[in-house]
Amino acid sequence: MTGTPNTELVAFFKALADSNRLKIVGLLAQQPYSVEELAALLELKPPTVSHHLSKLAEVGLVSARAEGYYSVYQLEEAALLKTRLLFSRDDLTSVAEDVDLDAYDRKVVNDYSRTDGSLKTLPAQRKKLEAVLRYVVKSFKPGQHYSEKQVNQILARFHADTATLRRELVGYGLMQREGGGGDYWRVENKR
Amino acid sequence: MTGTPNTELVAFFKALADSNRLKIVGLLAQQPYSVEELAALLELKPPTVSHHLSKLAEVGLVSARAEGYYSVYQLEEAALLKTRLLFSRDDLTSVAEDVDLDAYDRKVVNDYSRTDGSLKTLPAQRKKLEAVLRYVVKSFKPGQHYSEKQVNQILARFHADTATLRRELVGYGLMQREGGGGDYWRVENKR
DNA sequence: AATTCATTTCGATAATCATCGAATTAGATT
DNA sequence: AATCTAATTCGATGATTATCGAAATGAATT
Repeated sequence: MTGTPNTELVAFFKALADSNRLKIVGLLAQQPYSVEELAALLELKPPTVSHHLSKLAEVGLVSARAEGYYSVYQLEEAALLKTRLLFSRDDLTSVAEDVDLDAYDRKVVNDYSRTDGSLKTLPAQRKKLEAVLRYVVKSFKPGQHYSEKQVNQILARFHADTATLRRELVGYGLMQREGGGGDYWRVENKR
Repeated sequence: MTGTPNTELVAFFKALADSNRLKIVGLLAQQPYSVEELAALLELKPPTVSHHLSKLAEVGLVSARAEGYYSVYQLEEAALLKTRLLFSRDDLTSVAEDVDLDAYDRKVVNDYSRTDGSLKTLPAQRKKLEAVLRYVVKSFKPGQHYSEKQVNQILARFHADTATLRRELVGYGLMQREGGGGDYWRVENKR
């Protein structure tokens, strides 16, 4: 349910998603500058530069030190090094941690369900049929074995065509069957 | 004068500077998804997701392939690898290539100059004095040697206090002097 | 050919944000 | 203490953009 919110990462990219802020970073990569100097170099007014610098400082990309009348800003190497580590496939996965992966299935099932929980029809679209099957299979306990009769009894709650449902569940690898007679069980780690 | 415009880089960061687009990238890092699926997972409408995907596709982060009724989007590894190379100090410097580094000096000189080109006063602020001195020193030809008399003659165009100007030019390393009598010359590669 | 389904485009709206002038704050110099 | 300078905060404005409903497009199945 709750994962790492990506707000920090969004703020980081937002900070760099502006031409003038990128130029500031580029200039500070060469040497420190005061607000006044940056304003002149970028042809902006000091309040605008101050605003940009505060956004960059919020994400740790720059820092200020007082020097005479001026506050001189400098680039923070550390924040830059972090960005190098950002873009592996594993790290990206964590960006979507707080996404509810069952939302699609629920939406599809909801679209095809009557108020009593039974299915109006079986979806023709492959992806939607999969979603419905992932939902239906949750009615079987993992580890438990069922006879064909028991399987049909449970499936009948969803749709009269229990034969098709049963076949598709096996076809999509959500359930397995042993022997001609019966003995079905739910396959785990399938979503 | 003309450098690499940073528009492409800005577009790249803009593409990632949105929470929902980051989630899309995170989801596609796990497996490809259709627009409809992403819409359900993110609790957005398909037009919105389509809009986000087109922004990600513009910068090459995702690509689509047709599959039945759906167009299935997938993450582009190549674009991710490029980002790893982005953040060295040298590369950042190039981001500010098209910034006019003399703009600050010009502004300061302009603030302190009369219409005839002479200086109203010499700036008390160190940084501004430096800017004025960098401007003044341009009146001396690199490689040429000047007597103290010649130096004063040129400096008099800017301010009556030629002694101070001369001393500061040497003090800030913009000019050098050899021997007690005279022989001044402009130091190069100073800005 | 007709139909179905997902996606995209279009137009509108609300929210976010870059920019700047005016006023305020914070620091340093006298 | 008084003054000067640069930076910041505040409020307003114009531009950009995320979002969505409605309509159009396009691809695939019947």
